[in-house]
Amino acid sequence: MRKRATAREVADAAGVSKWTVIRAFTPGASIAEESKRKVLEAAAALNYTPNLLARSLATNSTHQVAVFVDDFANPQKLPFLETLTERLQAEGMVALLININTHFDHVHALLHADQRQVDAVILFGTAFRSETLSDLQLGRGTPPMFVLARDSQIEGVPAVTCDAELALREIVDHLFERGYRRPGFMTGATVLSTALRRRQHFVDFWKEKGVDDVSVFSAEKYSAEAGAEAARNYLKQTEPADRVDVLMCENDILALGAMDEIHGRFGLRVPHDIAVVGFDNYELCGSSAYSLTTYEQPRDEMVQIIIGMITGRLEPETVTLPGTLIVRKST
Amino acid sequence: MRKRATAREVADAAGVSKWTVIRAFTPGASIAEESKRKVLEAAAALNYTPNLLARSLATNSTHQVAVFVDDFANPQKLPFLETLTERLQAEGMVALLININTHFDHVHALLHADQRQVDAVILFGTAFRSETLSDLQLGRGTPPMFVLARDSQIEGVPAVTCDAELALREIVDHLFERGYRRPGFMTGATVLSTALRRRQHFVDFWKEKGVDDVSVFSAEKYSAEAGAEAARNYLKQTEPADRVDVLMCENDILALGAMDEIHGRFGLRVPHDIAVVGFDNYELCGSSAYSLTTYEQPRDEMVQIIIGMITGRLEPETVTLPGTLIVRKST
DNA sequence: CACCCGCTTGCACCCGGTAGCAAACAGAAA
DNA sequence: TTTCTGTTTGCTACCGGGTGCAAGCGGGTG
Repeated sequence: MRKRATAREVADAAGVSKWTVIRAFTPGASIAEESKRKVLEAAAALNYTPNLLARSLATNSTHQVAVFVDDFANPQKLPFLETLTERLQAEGMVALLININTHFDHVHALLHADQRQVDAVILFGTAFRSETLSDLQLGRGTPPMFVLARDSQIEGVPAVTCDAELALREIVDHLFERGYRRPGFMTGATVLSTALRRRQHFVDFWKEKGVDDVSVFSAEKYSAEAGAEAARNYLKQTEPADRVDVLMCENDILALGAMDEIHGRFGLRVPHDIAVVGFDNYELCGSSAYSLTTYEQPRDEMVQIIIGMITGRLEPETVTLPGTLIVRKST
Repeated sequence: MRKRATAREVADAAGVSKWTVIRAFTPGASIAEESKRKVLEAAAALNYTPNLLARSLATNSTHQVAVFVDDFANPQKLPFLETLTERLQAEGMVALLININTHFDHVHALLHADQRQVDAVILFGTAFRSETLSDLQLGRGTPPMFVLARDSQIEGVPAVTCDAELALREIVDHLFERGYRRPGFMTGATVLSTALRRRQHFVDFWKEKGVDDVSVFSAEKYSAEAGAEAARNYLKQTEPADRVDVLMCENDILALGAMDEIHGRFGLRVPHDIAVVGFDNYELCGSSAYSLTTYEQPRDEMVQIIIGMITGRLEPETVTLPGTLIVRKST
């Protein structure tokens, strides 16, 4: 197994010093046309490319960005990851996909990312407590952190999110206009629900409309199955007369699970008996099987902005962007 | 912004040499209990952890594995990525998620991964031509490559897949037993369809049963929308009497799109008018809205094995594993 | 022809670790 | 006390490049 060629070897082959080789691979470096040509020829012959590891060590910049994800049940993560990796790669960076779970928590992950000298950390939809941060004295020297698609709970850590207040206002306005008056809200894991703020805005806006009673209940986690289970429990425990006439779910995947239970198992009609609203506009929401009313986040723009902040083109600051209400047959 | 502490600084603080510091962080190294304690104390005070970048440069092993993905439309990628990242992290490695697309093709990606000195490359569901490989003279010195969830088209590059032959045999047996006699098959992008071998086996096994005529048509890409479109075109162009009585789709996401068209738009009954079969057992297949018959790949085992081969515990060789037929109401 | 200036090139040193050798040290055996 | 052996420690060399300085080189100018 032949090893990679080094600048030193190319230098010998081209009859120059290794520094000249390095200059040939450094855009804007001071080097004569003639030597550059010689070097590039020798490099091509030896199949040489600079070792990014060594470069990173010397320049103190790896062009690697750690992306923390703790919820793989939401299929909406995938198009986000697609956009994110594509835009990062367009900037000459790559994503380190880090799975946050019980065996590998935020603290481990942050330590690890730090040891790998990543240029930035993106908390993609994951919540992280500032207390934990200060406990570790990681405040300084830590790679810059950014929160994507969730509110930041940490002072000084900017977040790029969809404007939850605006989104929920549009949704509640729409539901009110459609005549619904007995709203319900299904959250995912309780701990995180505050981070999304969606529930609070939902409740508040209904109150503005004079509707004080919003049924709130929670699914075990963010998955279709959990959404179905939560809906089942609710329907079992609640008399038909007492039931909500519209159920908003914290995200699409919960909503799809809930719809499935409402319509498929309980035989209720959506939206006649119970209307359903989701959040994210996952691809299958548009299918005729579901036709779920939902709210689309401005994915491309969010990613664009967070990458702008990472590369330094944009000032790091919390940004909230307006999304789009997608009205379908479920309301 | 304080920089990370180095071994040198810890050494000064502890009153030893930097090599002693390093030994304190090297399991099994020869170091006195007393000095180890002193070093660890000083390290804790300075918040020191070894720089993995520098270590990688010296040891020639980064503990990073590049994962190539070129199809983010299939939600089934997500649980695979979850398992993959979790298992990699349990082994002290991390995944570099690399998006293969028209702007960043396999050649770029491989070059990039090579420059980053990754320990291995996993082609996760992506096809790569061996000609391209040899064109680049990357044969030697390239990081070891493995194909996950697709057949390997490259000599010497092992693949870990679900046994397509067995899977299709079980599926065709099941369909035959249920009485279907006019099968159809929907592929995704034509170029790749051979890589999955599913279509060929499907056709072959029907031939064994005496059914020579299998309608084959293709979706533009692997997405629900493309599946719906392909189904729509087929249904438009085919007289009801000539239509297939069962449609197998190359994967679930195509099947869900197709079902949606068949049932939702055309008002045909599944499975009475046309039965549908998918492949992967994506979470929503089990929903009562779809209840799609499909085939589940042994995800955990596949990931376990590919990681075994990467870490060297297992001999690198192509492995095909049996999956599980999941019969639901769509057949 | 001397001088000055700008482009090129080589060099020492640095990034933060690792590997392997050799010296220093300690305790046990002679 | 000396010798031997095993542990502990420091050192040189190295992984593959990057940085800033200074010397080399060439041509234009006075």
